[in-house]
Amino acid sequence: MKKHQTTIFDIAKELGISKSTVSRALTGHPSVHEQTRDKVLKLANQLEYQRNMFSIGLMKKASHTLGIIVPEFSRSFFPQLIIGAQERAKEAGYNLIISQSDESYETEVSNAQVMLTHQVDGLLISITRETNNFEHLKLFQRKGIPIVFFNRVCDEMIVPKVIVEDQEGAFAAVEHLIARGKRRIAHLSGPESLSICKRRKAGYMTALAKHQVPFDEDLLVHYDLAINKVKIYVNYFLNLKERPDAIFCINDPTAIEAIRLIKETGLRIPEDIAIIGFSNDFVSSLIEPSLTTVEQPIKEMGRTATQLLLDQIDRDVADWKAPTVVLKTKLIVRNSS
Amino acid sequence: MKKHQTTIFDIAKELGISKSTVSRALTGHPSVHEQTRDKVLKLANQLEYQRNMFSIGLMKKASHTLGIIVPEFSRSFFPQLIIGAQERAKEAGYNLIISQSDESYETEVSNAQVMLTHQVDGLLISITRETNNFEHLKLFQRKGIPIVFFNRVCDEMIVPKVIVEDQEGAFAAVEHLIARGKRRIAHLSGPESLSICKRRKAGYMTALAKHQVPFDEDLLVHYDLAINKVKIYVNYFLNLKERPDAIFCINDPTAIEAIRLIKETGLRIPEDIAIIGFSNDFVSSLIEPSLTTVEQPIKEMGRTATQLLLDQIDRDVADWKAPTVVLKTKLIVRNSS
DNA sequence: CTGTTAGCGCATTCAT
DNA sequence: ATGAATGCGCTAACAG
Repeated sequence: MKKHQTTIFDIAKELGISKSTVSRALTGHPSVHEQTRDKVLKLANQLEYQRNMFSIGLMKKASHTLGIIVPEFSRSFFPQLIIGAQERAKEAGYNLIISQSDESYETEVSNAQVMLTHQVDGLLISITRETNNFEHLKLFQRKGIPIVFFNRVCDEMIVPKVIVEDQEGAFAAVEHLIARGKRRIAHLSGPESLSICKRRKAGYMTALAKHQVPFDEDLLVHYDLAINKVKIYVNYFLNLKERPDAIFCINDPTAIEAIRLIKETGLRIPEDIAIIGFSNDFVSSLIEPSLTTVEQPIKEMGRTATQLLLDQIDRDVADWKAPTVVLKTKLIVRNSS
Repeated sequence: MKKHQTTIFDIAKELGISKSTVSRALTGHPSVHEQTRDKVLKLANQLEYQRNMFSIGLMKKASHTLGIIVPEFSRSFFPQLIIGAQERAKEAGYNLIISQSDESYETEVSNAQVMLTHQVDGLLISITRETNNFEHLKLFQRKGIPIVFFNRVCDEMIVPKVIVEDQEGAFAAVEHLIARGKRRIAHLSGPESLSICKRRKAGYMTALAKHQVPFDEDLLVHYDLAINKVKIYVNYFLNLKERPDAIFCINDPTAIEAIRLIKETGLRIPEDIAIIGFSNDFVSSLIEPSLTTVEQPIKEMGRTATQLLLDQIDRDVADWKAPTVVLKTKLIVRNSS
């Protein structure tokens, strides 16, 4: 049973002064007699006084809380990113409400709703693989609540975004495969709707073109990022008349699953088929063979996105151009290529 | 710039009725004319009205928000657990504020502070490896805010707890090693202060005793769970005059690191040294050799802890015995043993 | 330096 | 079925 929480009135009554004075003492207002302040602070401490966010939020119309919505939580990518976001938020005196949409559009909409109800001062979001309608996010704009996209961004909304050099990273990965003598390089991509996939695909195409490796459309496949489906596409690749000698996967989880499946068939990695992922997930260095992948600064992405959000919150006029910050990627060569 | 948020007053004014009526219509109060209700609902929808949590919280003295504090976030264990907690919370109409203390006592205290300020209706917590003082949590009790511990619990506080059959799981693991013919079984444990470590150690001891395998105190080591320190203890084990032929590790991350280190030395796993972990982390099946481990129902733990918290919130009188729920564990035998 | 007053948005009594 | 009035805890504007 929740007990009575001490209020400034309790302190005021006890000390025989007005609650305004107590409030002033507590918030560090300069014009308060030092003795009074000390007495208040001491009693507040003793009574384990706790400011009530509701009343303050009601007054100030600010919650000092940011929301973050991520599509999933089970791989290390988003949790790590959240750590970065949380760090930066905390430094700035903001709290973070986290929710994950489980790759479901419905859940994402509902989570956004929750963020709104909780009066977040701003929203960080990476959309699900199935999000095509952005009404629930445009609502934030209409309400004047700033948004920042990261990782999986929405192209049609003009808000700050944080992405990485997807195209450059993909380019480096594919060029590396070519340098290893691979010529039939497949690309197992994600949903075409995600711009992140478009950019990585562009890097793939560019690398092929630069080195005069002909593009074979049989070797380009899109899938919905449901890990259990990787099997279908790996089988498809392996059963092609001309089997690919490398697969550039859209992300590390996909690549790891591909490695697992290919190992089962007895094919050698990387001799028969090389595999490259994207992200440098924690697991990538642990599996056998260790995974060649494109590293992205995950925590940094979280920090940067949060900073962009804070920038918007501080800025009263929203008449500035929405920046898109692009972070560096780096090819990490391991044993799978 | 945050725009004016529509309030019930805006709706009332627009419709030429009183805000009480609007409030009643919105909350589904029975005694309101159907036509009025429809008009209100329609306009509210049109104006994209959003209830203001602050004012409601201020009135009802309930935030309909739960807090969860976990010691870390980078391995899959806690994120998965949080998914379970979030599911159950959502079903019950509660939101979840998540924070991670980065295995730092200081941060944990500060996070608890934040939860208090945010007026959470209840707190779920798994303590850091260095938490020995529980004043910050007892404060919740004094304020009448329910707490539930999970995974890493505090023995000295009488509140509901969710743990798994640590002792039984550890027993099964060690018994399995003995069945495999291992006799010098080491145990790399965590901080002695964590009861979870005590229980797993108890299982280890019991299994040895049951099978008349003499206990050698050289083979029992406690460490602080900082992964980079695993190296020290693995080296210690390997350099003993009589090298152990198996290591039962306190958790999967530890075991995975141990495998990595032992592979570097050229020793064979499991022939020279068998390794067993605890948790069945996502990675465990992917590494080489795949890790034998004790599975625990992670999501279920999150759900159960949340349920116990909701139980307390609903219950007005707190005069019932704090239950400790113990979930089942299961040995998963793979190639490392 | 301090007290008084008003009001943030809403649910809820008490009237009507 | 509806309106008017009250108060949740706090800060800020206005008096002293």
